[in-house]
Amino acid sequence: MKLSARVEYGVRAMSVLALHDRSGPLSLREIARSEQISFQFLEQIFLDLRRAGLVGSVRGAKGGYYLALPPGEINVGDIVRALEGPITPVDCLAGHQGREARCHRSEACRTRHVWEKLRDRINEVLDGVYLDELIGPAEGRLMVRAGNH
Amino acid sequence: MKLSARVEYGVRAMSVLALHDRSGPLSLREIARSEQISFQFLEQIFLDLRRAGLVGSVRGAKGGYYLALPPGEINVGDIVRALEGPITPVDCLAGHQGREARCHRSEACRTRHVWEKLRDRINEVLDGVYLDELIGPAEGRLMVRAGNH
DNA sequence: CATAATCCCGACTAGATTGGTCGGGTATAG
DNA sequence: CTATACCCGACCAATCTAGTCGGGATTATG
Repeated sequence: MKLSARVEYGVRAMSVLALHDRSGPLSLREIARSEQISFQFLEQIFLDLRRAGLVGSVRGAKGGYYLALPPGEINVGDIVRALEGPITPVDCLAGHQGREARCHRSEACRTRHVWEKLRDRINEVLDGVYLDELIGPAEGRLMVRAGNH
Repeated sequence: MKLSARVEYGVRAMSVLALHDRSGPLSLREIARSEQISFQFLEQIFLDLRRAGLVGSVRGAKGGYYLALPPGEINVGDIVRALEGPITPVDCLAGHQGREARCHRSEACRTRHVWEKLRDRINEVLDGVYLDELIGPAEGRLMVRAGNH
């Protein structure tokens, strides 16, 4: 029940990008330095973030990355899914939306409900926190956007 | 963001134990067969479940395992923690209750709230489902015990 | 144009983790 | 005494993780 370092770094880096939103692209080398993350590892991470459409890039000198959407429109769930694929606590649930993957045993389905519920709550939390809430206002507490509790 | 096979097997096996509660110990070989789990792997899992006090064991012929508590007093969170240790989505949070582990960067703490919230929701879901809800009544839907939403 | 900065990307790797297996204990019912 | 069961440390192959490496393509600047 752990998130990878990829995700942790990804979210941190994205929050830096959010802080400097609308001030031109930020180079990975800068982000890596300020967040104490391996530059080359961060490169890999941003390739995935770009492919997922969460960031845009400018190549060449003075280039870098920028948020593809306003900070208020990117949430942590988006980042996690871009870096780790669909969020699902057990593979049994991974079947493509509706078709049960390979849950042959009726036995297994006794426990299926728990994992489904768990998956849904995890997604709710992650999808409920947006980059703009992450960065400010300073010392600000996290607000739940969708008011789901 | 995955649970291990250990946990999946553990919860399934425990639900079998709950089904046959108060009818003497059940041997691992039977459970392994009925749940299609490697017997020797299941042995390892049950050593941990016993050490955590969730099951008791009877050695020798006609021996086996039984629930150490009524099915209504063992929840999925107990099982997960017995088999995987404390539930925490990022290591940054793993510090022993109150002392922050090694969250030196003030940076990292921008994201800390999210992980804390996530950890808490995961624990809520897992701690909210008890073995007796898992096994019955047949086709019964999961009820939330603590009514937290 | 030359150069440096920067993104892009496939291949590689050391170490940890996972999901087991193996071999041999010890206890107990019959 | 023997079969059945739990107990337990050691081992193992495959996979995953967190990087590293080397080079290529693109662009601002001098």
